[in-house]
Amino acid sequence: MAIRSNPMSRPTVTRFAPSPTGYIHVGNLRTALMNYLIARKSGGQFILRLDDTDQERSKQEYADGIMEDLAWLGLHWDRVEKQSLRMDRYREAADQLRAAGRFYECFETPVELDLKRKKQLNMGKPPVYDRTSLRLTEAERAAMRAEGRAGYWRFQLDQNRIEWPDGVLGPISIDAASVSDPVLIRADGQILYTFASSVDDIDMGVSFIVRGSDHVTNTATQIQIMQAMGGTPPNFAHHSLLTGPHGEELSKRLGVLALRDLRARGVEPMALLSLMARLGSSKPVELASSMEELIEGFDVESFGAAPTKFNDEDLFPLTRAHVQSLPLATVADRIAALGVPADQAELFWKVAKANITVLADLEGWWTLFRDGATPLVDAEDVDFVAQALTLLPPKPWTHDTWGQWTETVKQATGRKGKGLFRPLRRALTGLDAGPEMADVMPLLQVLPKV
RNA sequence: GGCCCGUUCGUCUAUCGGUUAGGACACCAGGUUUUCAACCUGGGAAGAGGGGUUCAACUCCCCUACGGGCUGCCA
Repeated sequence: MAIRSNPMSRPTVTRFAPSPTGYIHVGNLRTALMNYLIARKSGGQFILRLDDTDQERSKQEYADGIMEDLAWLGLHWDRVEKQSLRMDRYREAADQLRAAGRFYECFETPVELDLKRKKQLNMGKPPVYDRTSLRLTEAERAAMRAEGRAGYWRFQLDQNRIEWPDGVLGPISIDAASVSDPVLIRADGQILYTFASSVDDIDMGVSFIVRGSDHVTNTATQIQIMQAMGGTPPNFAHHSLLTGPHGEELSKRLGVLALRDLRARGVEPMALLSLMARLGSSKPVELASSMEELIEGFDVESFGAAPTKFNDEDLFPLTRAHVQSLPLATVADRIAALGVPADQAELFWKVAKANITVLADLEGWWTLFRDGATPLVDAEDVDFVAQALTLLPPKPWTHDTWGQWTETVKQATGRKGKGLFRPLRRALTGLDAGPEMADVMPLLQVLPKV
């Protein structure tokens, strides 16, 4: 099995298959983005598949939320599939596996299975299902059913080594004997993920699956399921899982790492995409200017297998860089909404963009210009600042006002350089660092409240 | 307990037996800007530990430690 991920090969069909049981977070996003980029790079298809076989936990609200988040990021799918609409197909596939003798009915209750596992562990044995039910005779099965026991169905694994060339992990080989025969249909009839996913990937022509390394063992069993159905397993790549900045489990922080929360914090899509498309790979993380650039520069095989530390703080330098690159037209509405006069919008954007991280920071700058700053004046500068303000010419202030004024103040006080500029900057803006003062002057609507 | 994967500067990583162990981000220091930011230049900074194999090991093998994942009638 060769990896068909390069642009010279045939179009690749990928899929992102979230369960609508929650919103997308950075971990999911990595999976979604990789699949998206691979499909686009090969001129193939990107399928959004809602794995909603769990009727209890799946909610439309989450399905909508997932689509909203993907759309926000510009990860457009070519088609949507819902597993809940394909139940007939799964039953059909189940019949096929039964006919092929790869499916067997089991009758242990969850409690019994749990007990069995504990026993095995106590005896130092791996907790692998012992296939007791496989050895049941037809009469015994009938007796179980007569007892009122509801059967559930397992897939009988071929107990040889399952191998595949993983796009990230390299050659993988797992002994099927070390894995329990997977349960594919529950006693209540619910089709389980492992099965539905295998059927779909074959039916939908998925040719490359990228997902988290938490699925490695699933892949082994799903390869056999797909083969048992007469399908050809796709290529696989299992990316490492994200951890927190200190290597701790990310799940503890997922509360603040949902896409919608990051959006609320002002993170820009391109910043998020740029980080996720490169973090953990050997390629440098750099702000991309377009999706095309991300597609062009993407390579799954450049990702390492080691767990990847993710720090959400890293999103903000990228967001700042992206925001600063935006043309006025893109933010004009937002600026107008703040109440910035149209004739000052251009200058305001020029001044503000170099001094913000997220667009929401714009408001603070306009408030400062409109209402005046709370000045910062050191004790030894009080007289100096007071004197300087008396020398400030009356409005209107222009770009040249700053130069003329500071020159006048310099003449009058003898101060120069840092000693001259810093106190005035602090008095007028209340800040140590900030925009070019010559540009600030025309924007200042009032003097500071000295 | 079993299975799979991993461990190189603070972070993401390059190196596919011979390198002054390279880059990116971050950091620090100079320079430049009459102020801030930006920018330019420079700098500090790494092979988990122990055994092998070899003329030579970050690289190959084994062991240990540590990290992650799986081991569900979840996905």
